[in-house]
Amino acid sequence: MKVGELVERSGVPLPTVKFYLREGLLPAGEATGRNQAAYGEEHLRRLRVIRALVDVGGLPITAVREILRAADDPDQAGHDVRGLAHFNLARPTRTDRSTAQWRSARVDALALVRAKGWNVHEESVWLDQLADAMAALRALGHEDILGLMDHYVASAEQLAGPEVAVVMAQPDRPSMVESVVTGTLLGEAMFVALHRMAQEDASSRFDPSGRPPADQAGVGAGVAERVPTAAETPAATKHRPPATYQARE
Amino acid sequence: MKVGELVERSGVPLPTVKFYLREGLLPAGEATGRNQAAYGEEHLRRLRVIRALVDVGGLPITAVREILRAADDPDQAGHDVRGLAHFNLARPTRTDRSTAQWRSARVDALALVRAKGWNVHEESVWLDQLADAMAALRALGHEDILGLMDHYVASAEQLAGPEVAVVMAQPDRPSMVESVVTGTLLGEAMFVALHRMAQEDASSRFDPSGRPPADQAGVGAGVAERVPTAAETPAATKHRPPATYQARE
DNA sequence: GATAGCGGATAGTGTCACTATCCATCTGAA
DNA sequence: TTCAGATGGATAGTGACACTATCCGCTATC
Repeated sequence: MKVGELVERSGVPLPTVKFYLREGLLPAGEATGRNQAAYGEEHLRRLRVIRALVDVGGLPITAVREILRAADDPDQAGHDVRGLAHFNLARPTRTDRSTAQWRSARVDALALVRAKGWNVHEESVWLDQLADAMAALRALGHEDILGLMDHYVASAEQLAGPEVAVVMAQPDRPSMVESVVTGTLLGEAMFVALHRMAQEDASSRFDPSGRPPADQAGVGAGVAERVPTAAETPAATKHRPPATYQARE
Repeated sequence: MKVGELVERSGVPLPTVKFYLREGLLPAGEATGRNQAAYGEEHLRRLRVIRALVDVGGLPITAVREILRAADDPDQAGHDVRGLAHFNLARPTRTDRSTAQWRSARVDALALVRAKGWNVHEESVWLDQLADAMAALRALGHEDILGLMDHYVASAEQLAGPEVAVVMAQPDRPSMVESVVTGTLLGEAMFVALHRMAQEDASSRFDPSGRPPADQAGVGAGVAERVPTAAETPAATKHRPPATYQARE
């Protein structure tokens, strides 16, 4: 396959393919002459992986390079597959982590996962990112959302098991690395989309007469006592505007 | 409060504060002279909201401006609070949505939420983003992850109820808008961090000899087998309290 | 043997979120 | 009263990022 076909089948423009080759994201094709090279199906696949990670997952090019490097090296001893791939999924820090509030949140984050008994390294970047969010919520006085922490933990735990099972079912190490990354990133992308739609749905079902239904009131305390679902709410009005909340006074 | 104090208390550098003022993210202070203005606590809070949305949530400035505009306008008739705020949380499209594969994924995404009976607009950007992820997974042959869809749906549904309850408990409309955004964005940031730690934990518990331990298998098979959908599961089992998942060992 | 495609190299583009200066004016402590 | 330092307003510059555009000399192919 020559580059033109690669371009056509992948939908990635030629200058971009060249860019990926330059940046080492895409391995060079097999040289068949001074000016010609042949690409295989693996190049096409690699190109799709890159686009998925960049376009859907929002990863920076440098992170993609690191991840693909790891995936390419089948016997890179002494590293946890997941840790290696995962590390590169972290977003660069933009928050100020030197404040007392942040450190306090970080301590709480660690205590939280320790209480859950999770096997997580004390220095994990995810603990930092969890602390980022917790500190921000506290600074804004949104402890009410922190009160939902158990829900988030439960959901995260619920998803992780099956996901890891899928990854572990991969036949070889490169496939596992790719599976970790695509699974984590694209799985989360799906989750985020679903989550926001679920919110819109739950929002639209909220009783517009002014007060939340009794079962809703209890939600904050227990775990989501009950949100009536579409199946139970026949002919739910589509996208009802929350008239109740439009008028402030 | 003068700008110097605002800078000191918020930790945001002066040029950045000026930038936010220029961009209309931060309302001007009350003029007390030709060259002086006074800022209040609400400016400090606004600054914190901006930093949370930009730094932790990763939103572009333009989206923040739109959101804050909506939050500022207490009687903006005819708009769904959530829809309005939500819309601006969407990431700009980078994927090619003109392919047959994408359209097919988009159809499936719509069918999925329709089957759930969710009240979601047919044109929702979240359906598009869901289709992005689904199409990418399919193109990569990762149908195995799509097989976990029910888990993602269940988790999304589980979280949405309590979250909406928190939002609806806000006293006024601006607070609700802010709560929607910070709750969605920062809540998801927490979830992502927890999710990845949960994966590392589940990964570390995976029996290296090849098969998952018994309790892990239960998670992988039992839950994976079937996530009871909201519609078919009686209230009792739905939204099972997190207690179930806390004691792992 | 023309012409389209190829690889390799270099330079340019557009966006984004700041960041840096300059200037004239004003404040507040000495 | 004086004057260093802060302030508001305006304009321009920066650095990261992910491409995108050209140019060149060579080559495959019709």
